[in-house]
Formats: sequence, C-alpha cells, structure tokens
Amino acid sequence: MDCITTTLFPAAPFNFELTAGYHTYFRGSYGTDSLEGGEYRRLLDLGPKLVLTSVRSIGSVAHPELQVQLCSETLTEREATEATQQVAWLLGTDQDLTPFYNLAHSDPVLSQITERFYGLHLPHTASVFEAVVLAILGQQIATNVARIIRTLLIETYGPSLEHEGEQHFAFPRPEALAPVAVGELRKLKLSQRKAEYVQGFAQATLEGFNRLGMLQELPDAEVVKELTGLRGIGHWTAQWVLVRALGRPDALPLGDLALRRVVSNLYFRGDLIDDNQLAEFAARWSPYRTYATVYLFSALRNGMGQ
DNA sequence: ACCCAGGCATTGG
DNA sequence: CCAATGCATGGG
Repeated sequence: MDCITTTLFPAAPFNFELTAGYHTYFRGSYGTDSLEGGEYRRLLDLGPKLVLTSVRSIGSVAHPELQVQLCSETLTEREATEATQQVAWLLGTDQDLTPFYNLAHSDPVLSQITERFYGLHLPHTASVFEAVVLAILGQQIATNVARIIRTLLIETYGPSLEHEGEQHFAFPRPEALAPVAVGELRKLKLSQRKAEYVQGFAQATLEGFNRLGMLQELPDAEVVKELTGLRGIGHWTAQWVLVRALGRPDALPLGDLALRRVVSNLYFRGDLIDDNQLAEFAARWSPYRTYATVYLFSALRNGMGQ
C-alpha cells in the first residue's frame, strides 16, 4: 500500500466536522462515507483504480486547512492530484458561503440556522449516477428504510478494498448494476419498480454515456428535461441531482415531504403547506434555494425543525 | 393490525 | 392538464 499526503485550503468559513458530517447524515457512518474521531474516510473510485482517502482538519473554521491522506496499491502524482480534486468536490471546499449568508440575514429563521451551522459547505456526490440511484432508493420511503437498502446495494455491488483489516466500499459503477437481473435487486429489498428503475438507469447510463456527461454544461432546466425523460426520474429526483451531483445553487426539490414539513414547522406554525405554497415562499431564497434547502435539512437532521 | 415515509408511473377523467 | 392508485419495507 502506497500512501501520499496532500493539502487542501477550503474557502473560509469552512467547518470540516459539519460538512463531512452532512455526508454521513450526522452519524458515524453512512453508505460509503464515515466520520469518526475527526477523520472523514471514503474509498474513491478513479476509473479502474481505488484510492482510500482519509481527511482531517489541521486548521480552523476561519483558516481552514485539510490534510488528505491517499492510499492505493500504486499512486502516481497525477492520480494523487485527481483524487485530491475529488475530495475537494465531495466536501464542496470551493464554495463561497458569503452571498448566501448575506441573504440569510434578512430571514430570522435562516439567520438562526446559519449561525448554528456556520461554515457548513454543501457536500456533493462523486457522480450523477450515484446521486440518481441514491435518490431513486430514497423515493417515498422512510430515511431509515432507505439507509438499509442503500447499504445492501453498496456492499453487494460496490468495488471494495481491504485496509488494516477493514473493508471499504465505493459506490457501485453503472457497469456493475446494468447486467444485474431485477430479481437479484429485489433480494436487496428494492421494490419491483425501484429495481427496474435502477437497472434501467444503469443501462441507460452506459448506452448514453455522452448525454449524461453533457449535463455539466447544460442549464438547470435542460438538465431536468434530460433526466425526467428517463424512467424512474421525476422532478423531485432531478432537483436533488442538481443539488448533490452538479452543485447548482438555486435548485428546489418540490414534492419533498420532509422539506414541506420543516418549512411548515419553522415558518407556518406547523400547518403543512403544499408545493405551490412552498414554491411561492422559497422565492425569497433565490438565487440560493439549494443552500436554504441543505441548511434546512441540516436543521431537521439535528432536531431543530420537528 | 394498521398507517406512514425526503415519489413515480400509470390510468381515467 | 389534474386526481386517484399501487408500490414495498421497517418503524411507530
């Protein structure tokens, strides 16, 4: 095992614990990610090569600095750079939070939340494929149930690497899921529908590789049009892809029950609002509706919006 | 035993 | 274009 250490300097303010914690749903570990003892770990998938990364903070919120340890069987300088860039993307280190915080000042609820989660950057998935599959698995069902199913999928079909007696998993590749029979996925507790969606999307990703690679270049509305043309992907899923995989600042996952509830509780005395009301209300957060959404979910996951 | 959960596709008006 | 319905599992 060959290990290299590199350094990242995120845009301040940057709170490492919160940002890595969001990846793990503020638990010790979640799916492919873990955060224990101030150490964020994840197995990176660089094409054929797997790189185990372990990140820790050696700076502060105001002067952030991250130490990134990269371990692989062999590792070239070029691969180390690529892996470091991927870590930067996963943790959203380049984001400037200032414009959003300025906007939040005029909103008493968001002011309180941004104070509590000061320095939380918006984390990203490693790929569009990962974001879509995770969103499909999360459709409609309770997050606890989704977590069980995600873990099963990752540990059954994800590429893995053993290190110091522990097995680490990366997210399954499309080529691993495309040939899997729907019946096999059903054994992992996916519904018939979701098994079809996931297998079909994996296949579509392989067949239309260029089209999905193009998403980065397209404006939000075009991305949504491309994605919702695929079976299993509706407006809600497409919006979460904008948030999680593409890092777009102004997405809004209408249809999201948890978002409706947290907004209802924090702004409407608990009277559950519908999507039309939510869309109208969320206009106040534009052009940073993604930031507002993620901060509200952080509040929810930490017991602030129930 | 129910009912619901960070939706979606399908069907019928 | 809007409303109603089945899906499937684990927790309350």
